[in-house]
Amino acid sequence: MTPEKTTLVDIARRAGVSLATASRALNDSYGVAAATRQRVLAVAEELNFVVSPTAAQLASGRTGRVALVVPHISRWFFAAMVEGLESVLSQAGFDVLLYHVDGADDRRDFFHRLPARRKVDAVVVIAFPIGATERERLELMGVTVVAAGGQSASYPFVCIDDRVAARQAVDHLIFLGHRRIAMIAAQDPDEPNWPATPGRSQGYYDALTGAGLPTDDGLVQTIPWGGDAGAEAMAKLLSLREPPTAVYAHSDEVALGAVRTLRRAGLRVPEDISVIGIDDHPLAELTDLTTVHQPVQQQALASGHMLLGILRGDDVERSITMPTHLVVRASTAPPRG
Amino acid sequence: MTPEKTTLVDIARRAGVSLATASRALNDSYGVAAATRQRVLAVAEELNFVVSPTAAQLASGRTGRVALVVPHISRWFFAAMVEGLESVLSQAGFDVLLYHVDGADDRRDFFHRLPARRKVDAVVVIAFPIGATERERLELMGVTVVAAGGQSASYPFVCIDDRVAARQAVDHLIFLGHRRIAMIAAQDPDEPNWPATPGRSQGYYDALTGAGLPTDDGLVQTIPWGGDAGAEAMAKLLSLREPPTAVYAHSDEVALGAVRTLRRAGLRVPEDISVIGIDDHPLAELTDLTTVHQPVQQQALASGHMLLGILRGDDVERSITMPTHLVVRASTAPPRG
DNA sequence: CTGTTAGCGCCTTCAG
DNA sequence: CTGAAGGCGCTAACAG
Repeated sequence: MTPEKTTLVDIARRAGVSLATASRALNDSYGVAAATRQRVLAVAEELNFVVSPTAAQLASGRTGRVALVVPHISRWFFAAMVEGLESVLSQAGFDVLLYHVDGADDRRDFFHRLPARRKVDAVVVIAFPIGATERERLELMGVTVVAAGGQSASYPFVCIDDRVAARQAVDHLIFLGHRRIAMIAAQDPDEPNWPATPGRSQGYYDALTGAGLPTDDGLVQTIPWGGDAGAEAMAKLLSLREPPTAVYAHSDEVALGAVRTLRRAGLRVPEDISVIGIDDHPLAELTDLTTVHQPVQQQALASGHMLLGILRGDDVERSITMPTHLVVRASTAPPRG
Repeated sequence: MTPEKTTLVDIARRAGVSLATASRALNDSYGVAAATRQRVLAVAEELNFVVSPTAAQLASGRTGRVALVVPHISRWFFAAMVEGLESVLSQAGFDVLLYHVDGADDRRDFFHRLPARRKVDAVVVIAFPIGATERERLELMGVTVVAAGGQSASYPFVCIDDRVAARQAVDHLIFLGHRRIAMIAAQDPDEPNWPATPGRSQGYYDALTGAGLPTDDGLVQTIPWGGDAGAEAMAKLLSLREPPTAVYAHSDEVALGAVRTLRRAGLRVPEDISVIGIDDHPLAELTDLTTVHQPVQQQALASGHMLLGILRGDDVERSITMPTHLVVRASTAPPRG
C-alpha cells in the first residue's frame, strides 16, 4: 500500500553518514557540518523522503499537534477562529486536530473519553465554557490549554469584554433617543454557561440603569441561539401592548432574524424600529446592520501566538481582552416622533 | 510534564496477563477470554490508562487520522462540510487533521511539502480543484483520497450538478417572465479552476438558449467571490443603459451583495428587480432570498461514509451527485410592467 | 562534528 | 486462548 519503504537508514547509508547524523541534518539541530547537511538533504530530496512523524514522536515525546475544541464549526465566529488558529499553528509547524463538541452529550463524552489524549501537545478551547469537573478531566491530558474567544476556567485566554460590547450597542440606541429598548438574549439550553451570554445581558442592564431608564422584563426575550429564534422573539416583542422602538440582539444572526420579522410585518428598519446586533458578522455588512464589531481574526491570531509562546516557555501575557467598537450602519435611527 | 508513565506493561502486569493479551483485550481483537478482557479493561479504567496512539501507529502502520483539505474554512459552505465530515469520521474513530490551503502560494506549498504525509490514512479534499501535477503529488502520499462538495481529478466524489442548479435558478426567473437576466459570476483569480464556476455559468447560458433568449455579454459580470464584489457588480449592471430586470448570482453571498446595492439605490427587491442566488446559505433564509438549495450536510455525510467504505474495502458507490432544488422566497417576482 | 547505542510503547506473527 | 519475541522508524544521550 505505502509506496515508500524508505527510512532514515537508507538516507543515511546513501549519504554516507550515520543514522544519527542524518536525523540531525533533517531536523536542523546543532552540530552538523553544513556540507554534511546538504548532502543528507539532497539525498532525502532525491528519494523524496520525509521522516516518519510517528516514529519521531514516539522517540521524542512531542506530538507536534494541537487540538482545537469547538462547539459549532459551521457558525461564522467559530469557523473564523479555527481559520485563524490553523494559520498560525500550521505556520509554526503544528498540525491541527479538530474536535467538534456540540451539545451536552457530546461534551460529556468528549471529556470522559478525552479522544485527544496522548495525541497533542496542547489544546485550544474555542469559546467553550469549561466547568470544574471538565477542567479536572482536561488536566489528565497533562498538556497546555488555552481559551480563545472566551474565558474558560482559569486558563490563559484571549477574548473580548462582552459586557462592554453590549453596553456599546445599547448606549448607541439610547444615544439615538430610544427609551423602550428590547433585548433578545441568546442562551442555549444545551450550554447554559456559555460564557458570552451573561456579559451581553449585563451590559444591557448597565446601559439602561446608566441612563436612568427603567428595566422591563417584558422587553427581554431569551431564546436559543439562531436567526429563526430571533425572528420569533421579535414577533413576540411586536405583539406587546407597547412594543419597543429599538431592539438589541445578542448576535448579528439573531438580529437579522428580528429584521426579517419586521420586514414581513411591513415595518421599516430603521424608520419604524431600530435593530442592533453584536459581532460584526460579514453578513451584517451586506445587510447594512448596525452592530458592535469584535476582532475575530485578531483573537484567533493572538491566542495562537499566546499558545506558541507558552509552549516555547516564553513569559507571555496570559490574559488578553481585546476592544470592540460600534459600527453604525443603516439599521438604527432615532425613534419616530 | 506528563502525569502518566503508565504503559501497557503496567496494565498487563497488574492484570496478571502478558503484554500481548493486554493489547488484544484493549483492542478487542479476537481470541481473548471474556473474563480476561474484563480484568484488563477494569485495570485500565482504574489506572485511567489509554494506549499510546503513537506507539500503536508505529507498530501497526495505521494512523487513525484523516486529513481535511479546505480552501476557506470560514465560509459557510466549507465550514458546514467540515462539520459534517468531522462528525462521521470522529464517530468512526478517526481523528481529523485540518489543512487550510488558501490561495496559490499556499496551495503550491501544500502540494510540495505534503504536510499530511505519513500522518493520515486518507485525505478529503473539500470543493478543491486538483490538477494533474497536484494529483501526482498527492499520489505520493499513498493514501485514499476522496473529493467532497465538488469533483477533483478522478477521485471518488460527492457533489451537486452546478450546471443544473444554475439552470434551476435562471429557469425560475424566465418562468416569472424575465427576459433581461444578468449573471454575476464568481471566479476567483487565485483559483481559476474552481470547479463550481464553469457549471454555474453554463447553466445560465443553457437556460437562456433553452428559452430562446439572446445572451448579452454586457449582462455578465465576473468577480472574485464575495458580497462586496457582488455589490459592485450590481452597481455596474445598474449603470447599464438598459439594466436587467433580474439578476442571477453564483452564490447567495454574492446575491446579498447585489441586494444591498439595490436597496441603497432605492430600488425594491423584488418589485423593481429580482435577485436569485445558489446554495441556500442559512442567511438566505433570514434575508428572504430566493435561491437554489444544495444539500451541504448530506454531501458531507455521504462523502464521509464513502471514505469509510473505501477504507473498509467495501464496494461502495464512488460517484454521487446530489439533487438541488429551487427555494422560492421573497427576492424574486415577475418583472414590472 | 559524528557515530553507537538504547530505548519510545505497542502490535503481531509465531509457538504453545 | 495466551505468551514470547521481534520489530515499527526515529531521537537522544553518550562517547569519540
